[in-house]
Amino acid sequence: MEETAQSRSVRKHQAIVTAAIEVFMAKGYPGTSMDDIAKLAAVSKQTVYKHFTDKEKLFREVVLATTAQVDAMIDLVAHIPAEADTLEENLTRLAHRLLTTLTQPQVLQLRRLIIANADAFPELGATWYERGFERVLATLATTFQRLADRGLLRIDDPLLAANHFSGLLLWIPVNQAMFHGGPQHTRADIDRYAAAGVRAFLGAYR
Amino acid sequence: MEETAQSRSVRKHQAIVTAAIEVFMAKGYPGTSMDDIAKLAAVSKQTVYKHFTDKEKLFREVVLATTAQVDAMIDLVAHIPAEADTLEENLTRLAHRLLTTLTQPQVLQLRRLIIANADAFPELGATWYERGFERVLATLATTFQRLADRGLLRIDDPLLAANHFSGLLLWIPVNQAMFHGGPQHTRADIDRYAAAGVRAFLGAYR
DNA sequence: GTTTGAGTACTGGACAGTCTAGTTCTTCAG
DNA sequence: CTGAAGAACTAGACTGTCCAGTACTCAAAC
Repeated sequence: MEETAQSRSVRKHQAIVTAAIEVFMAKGYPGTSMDDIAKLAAVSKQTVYKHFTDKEKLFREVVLATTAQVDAMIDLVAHIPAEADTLEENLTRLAHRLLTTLTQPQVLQLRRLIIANADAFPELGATWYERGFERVLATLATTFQRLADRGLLRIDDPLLAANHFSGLLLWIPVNQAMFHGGPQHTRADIDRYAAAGVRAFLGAYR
Repeated sequence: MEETAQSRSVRKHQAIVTAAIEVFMAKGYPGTSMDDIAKLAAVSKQTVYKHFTDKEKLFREVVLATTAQVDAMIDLVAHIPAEADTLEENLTRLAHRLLTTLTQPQVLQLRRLIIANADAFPELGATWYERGFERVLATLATTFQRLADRGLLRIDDPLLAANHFSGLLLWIPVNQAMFHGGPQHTRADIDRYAAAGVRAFLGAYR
């Protein structure tokens, strides 16, 4: 019939992974039962255990798999068309993209999931921080370095500047989201955060 | 014997609260059993249930009780001896206090505990955010407003400025702490964060 | 002597992980 | 293309453990 490029086993594996992320994000690690995952994946519990030796391994694998999505975000902050007169506009656009991406409910939920279990899975938190967080910051830093080279910004420590940039933008909305279940930021909120953050950043670094 | 100003009942109550915070912070809400708490409080489980109808109620009460400690931090940011020539120095001192307080392991652990259970206890996260977070920011905002009135800072929106100030200072270390089990910030780190954050802030708001 | 709590056993439910018996998919030889 | 061997999968029962919450008995405090 259709071109099922993947074997049954691979398909099931995928189904389990997809279901597992969803349930873990919705109910947390302790709140999730293997039966839940099997049910949502439309797979028998036995199959889950065939693919993943136990719940911990499943969790680790599933969470680490999400770091792959960070690549997309890196592209987001890697390039910025930097003409002098439109610097503020360009930075605002960049800020907007960053904010929109990072305030998506999925992203926030994932963040909560990792933080909540950072005690039980320390290496998971550390790895995700490196592979997700620091990689984006490093890329943002090189972008700023490039702007500094052209004389558009005055920057000693580009990584610090990247940290300040994201701190100015994200501290408010991310904190709010961490503590509230999910208060939905409106587009207008994001506009304000982006504009205000960029204005402060330019005040400090131009 | 001694002047037990408090009845036995009150003492037990206190013992339970103290023990509960400790265990909850160490092992998280689901990881904590009522037996653990009773044992640490040197109290029978029955007594725990006499004072708190169930585990959820105990958790709520114990977490909300911690907001009282925020009062101390508010004093920290309420006053700043603002002479023009030492503004940077004073702000740096303020930043230092803020950083030192908020990067204490207990504070971070409490933060994690609340975030981790914000789904299960939404009103708890919201309340803690208001009573803890926003109150400090509001106080910081009025402090900045006062500085602006004296012409020492140029500020449209004092609350936004307070948010930016804390974002510049705390984004890096708090994030790091949230993801890593507890990486201990050295005094030198804190010095750097404070100095760099204040420099950026003054660039933006003076 | 009555209230309060300690100690401890118990109930009932949830859940990780295993086991079994039967079913479907895949593959590869003929 | 056919069909048998074997792998992967299903369904559901089962074990052992953990834990919230209750019940009951006995000692201490007031």
